[in-house]
Amino acid sequence: MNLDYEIAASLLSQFGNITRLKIVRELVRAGKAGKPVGEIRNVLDIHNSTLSHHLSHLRNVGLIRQKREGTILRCFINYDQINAIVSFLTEECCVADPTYLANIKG
Amino acid sequence: MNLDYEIAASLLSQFGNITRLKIVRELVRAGKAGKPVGEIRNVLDIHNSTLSHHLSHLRNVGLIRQKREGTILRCFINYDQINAIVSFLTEECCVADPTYLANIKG
DNA sequence: AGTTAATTTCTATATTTCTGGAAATATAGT
DNA sequence: ACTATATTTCCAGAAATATAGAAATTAACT
Repeated sequence: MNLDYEIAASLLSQFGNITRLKIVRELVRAGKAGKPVGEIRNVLDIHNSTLSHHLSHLRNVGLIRQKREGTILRCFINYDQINAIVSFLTEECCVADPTYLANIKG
Repeated sequence: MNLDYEIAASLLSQFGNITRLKIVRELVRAGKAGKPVGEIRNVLDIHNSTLSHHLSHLRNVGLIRQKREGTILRCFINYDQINAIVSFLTEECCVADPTYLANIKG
């Protein structure tokens, strides 16, 4: 499940904003229970429209999922995407060239 | 070596740009040998000023280091910062709340 | 149908980021 | 001192991003 560089950059750019990073943290900590938009807003203390804007970013790159429950909208982190990013960094982008490794070994 | 959220976001934002992501890749692959600015420019095929701008970003957050060798400037990746980011994602930001984990364990 | 709560969409503005041309700087060789 | 190479800094325009107020939507309840 290797990420394309374009896709990886767009995923990583989501983490590059302090507000979205905190949203991700909240949703990871919420785990399978997820967290309604309103609760995230209360924790982060930002405007509805601003939060909604960030959530749609995260949704667009598949980092979160949402499920309507009556009037509230519950958000969940998508662990697959989190894992994909970590894998990209540790296995794809930030790994030394094998030929370089071979050189220093022998 | 835990990163503050602000610092983590500024580090991660560097990875959120396709050009900088490729610069990082080049420098990781270059390993200890590093790579001169000019060679990076040839590989990525971008203007000097644009590259210089990105390099100063990366330098500012400590993701790269540079060493002058006569007229050329050699760039090196700073593995510590790479590791710090991966650790932040895997141990700090994207880890479920221990109490949640305790709950699902029983 | 009317009301309330939750959330999004629309619109506008402010801010930041990206890019590249031109000029400046640094280093080395002649 | 002059020239060539490498790189940065300065400047400015274009594009993208962030923020929030107001209006619109959705769903539940009365």
